[in-house]
Amino acid sequence: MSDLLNRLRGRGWRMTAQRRVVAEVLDGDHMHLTADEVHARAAARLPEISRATVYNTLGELVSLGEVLEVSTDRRAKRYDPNAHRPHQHLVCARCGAIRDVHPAGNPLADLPDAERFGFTISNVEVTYRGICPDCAAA
Amino acid sequence: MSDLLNRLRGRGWRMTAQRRVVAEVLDGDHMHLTADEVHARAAARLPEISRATVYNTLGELVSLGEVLEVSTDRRAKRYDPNAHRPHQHLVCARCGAIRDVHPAGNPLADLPDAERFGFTISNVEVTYRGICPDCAAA
DNA sequence: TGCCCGCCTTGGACCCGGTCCAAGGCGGGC
DNA sequence: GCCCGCCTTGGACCGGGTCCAAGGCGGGCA
Repeated sequence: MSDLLNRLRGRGWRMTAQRRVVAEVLDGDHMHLTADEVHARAAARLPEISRATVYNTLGELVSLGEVLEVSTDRRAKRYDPNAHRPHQHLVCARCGAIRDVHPAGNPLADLPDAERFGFTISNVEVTYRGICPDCAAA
Repeated sequence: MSDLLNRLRGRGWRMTAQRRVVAEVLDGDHMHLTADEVHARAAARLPEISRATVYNTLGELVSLGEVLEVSTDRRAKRYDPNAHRPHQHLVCARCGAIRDVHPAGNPLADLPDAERFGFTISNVEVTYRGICPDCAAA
């Protein structure tokens, strides 16, 4: 039993085959899957699982803080199971590959008070865009 | 005649009533409008302008570098006429208000070589999220 | 000034990711 | 082992955006 499933159970999550499969798909080493990709992988193990359930479950995992929603493009949202170590994203502009990165310093510190306009800032997202080595070679 | 229209003409843009109106809407002090909002404002001056033309024109302005596409949420793209001074965005998580901000330093410099994975990085987008003073007061 | 080429505009169909809903299923506390 | 109420299902629906074929019109040229 994985840590993730234990944590969820500990939070009073009613365990069902569908939820287990979705959580296990994310808990694997697959990074930044779309909802449809999660659905496809889940369906490989539990063929009758519905799209709606995958969406519901992903939404719950996000609001429980176990998974992050990432929108690096305007296409499908992606789900990032690496929710427990703060990080940013590096995206290939050509093939869409995504890597987690860990910039030095705190980007919040770079925003002067005069540029905060009285906002209470709680979060900073940084997306680095460029060309990955594979696309550069091709 | 605005600078923007002059620049566009100088680049060989065929001038039409529709394009002029879209460019003028963006060139006003209205910031970060959605395509539909641009369409609404344009239609106030040129009632028969179509949605497709607004989308086409916005896309051209973006690829000419005169306007930036901003995706701070997963709803509609927004169009930012402030394309000539580099900046980032501060977004209210509650009401969606967007402000341009100018962080100190260069966020690219914060990404160590070891975290670049061989990518050729060309661009960094930073989105600060928080609560604006109006929403905090309410 | 007037013609004509070819770029521009139009409305409507279509696409895609995502959300919503009512009905039935089933987890798990007792 | 029962039963309550949460969970799942499939299909309709939504909203932003894109595509397309047909007709309009800008503007270079004579």
